[in-house]
Amino acid sequence: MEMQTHQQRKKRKPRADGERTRATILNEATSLATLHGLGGLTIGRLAELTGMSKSGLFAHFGSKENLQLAVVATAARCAQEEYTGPAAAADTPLEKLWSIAARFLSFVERRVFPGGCFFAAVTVEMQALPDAVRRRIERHQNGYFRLLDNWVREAILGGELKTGLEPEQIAFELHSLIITSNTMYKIHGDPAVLERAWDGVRRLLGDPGRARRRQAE
Amino acid sequence: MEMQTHQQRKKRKPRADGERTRATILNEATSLATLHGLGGLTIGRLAELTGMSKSGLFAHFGSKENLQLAVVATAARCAQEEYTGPAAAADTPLEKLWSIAARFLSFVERRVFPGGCFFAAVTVEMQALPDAVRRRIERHQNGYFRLLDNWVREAILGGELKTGLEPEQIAFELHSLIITSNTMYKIHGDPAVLERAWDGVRRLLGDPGRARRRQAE
DNA sequence: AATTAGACCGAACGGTCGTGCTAATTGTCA
DNA sequence: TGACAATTAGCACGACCGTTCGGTCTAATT
Repeated sequence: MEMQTHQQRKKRKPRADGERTRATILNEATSLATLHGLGGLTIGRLAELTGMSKSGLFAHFGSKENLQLAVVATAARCAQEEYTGPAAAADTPLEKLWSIAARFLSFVERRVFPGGCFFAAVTVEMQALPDAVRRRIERHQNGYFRLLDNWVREAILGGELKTGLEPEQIAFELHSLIITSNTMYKIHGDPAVLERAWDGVRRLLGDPGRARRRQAE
Repeated sequence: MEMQTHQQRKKRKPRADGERTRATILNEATSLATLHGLGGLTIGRLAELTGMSKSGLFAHFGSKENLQLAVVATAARCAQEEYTGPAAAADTPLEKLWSIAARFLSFVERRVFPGGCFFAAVTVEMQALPDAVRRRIERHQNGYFRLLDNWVREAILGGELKTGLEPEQIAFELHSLIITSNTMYKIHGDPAVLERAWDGVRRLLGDPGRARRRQAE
């Protein structure tokens, strides 16, 4: 069977304007979900927010569950572009860890989403979501934690990180610092909590003493 | 003006069965809110869950906002009984810190609420809640953080805690460890994350080496 | 240039939301 | 024991939920 250039055979290419509005819908939807959760993300609100009719917006996804899945995919791609991807491009495992912490805190500080990290916002209501959506979120979270665990393990094996702690312990504490910073910055907006997380990360990864946040990739 | 036995003057004393059902409603409601959030806490679901009619249940509170406020108060009282209260009764500031960490982790492990810590569950959607409810939650959170800060400060001043870190930094990291443990235990139920938090707390407060979790008050 | 399918809207559906109004039941106290 | 209010249910409301349908417009394909 021959390969198609993209994906069709019976299906037409979607129109340019459609893809554009679909993208803006998903951006708006992801932002909204960081404030209200995926359950509180409602089609009516979303339609009003984007200036569309409910039915017109609905046609892009076919069901609320599909919309939620698309939103999760959007957030996952954003996470990839914002921190996991760039961090993975760093030279050494330890530098990857420094990078993901720095990138994530920057991501929070720049308020890419008004409610901060999307996955932190929906993790709390996961048990109440449709199975497919919950599994999709779990898959992303597992990938993220595996990433952290592996980088810490490699950093230790490579002699970059000297500590008596288990790799999972360091990964857990690194995550706890930056995710708590995200939550606290979201609710009382004080940039000091970002420095608190950064200080903690410095102590955790072994402070080189002079490391500044912004230059860690 | 003379003191009344409880609270009336114009208002009659509530009946015994009424107070009983009101209490069970609030317990059920608080549990539900830890899974669905305060926004996803719906009167219909709650009525079905308690076997009452919507209107009968509704009469206890008069409005959804009042119900939410009552739920927050219930959760706050529970937190007081479960960890902040007992911890405050410990002898020294450092023991208070050990105690609140131990009590909180136990509170999570025993699944007092199915969705773990109530305030962690609603913090994420705070921006979307009615003003009065949001302020009530903020008030509780501020009190909790002030408690932590003060105990750390006193422990340092008293020479119990020797470290170069600022008190707020230690409070922040202590909180981040136990609250992240709560979240992760909630979603993939592995008791190992409770040990991760405990290990972190041990390192943070200066491990006496032999401290077991359960005996820390 | 004609065809076709995607994009989008307005109206309407059954269902559930929060919330009143009324009436029956029942615990409590004079 | 009787009076009365707290308790609870029944019913109805307007609003919004996710969803369907019929229709118009327009970009892409031929």
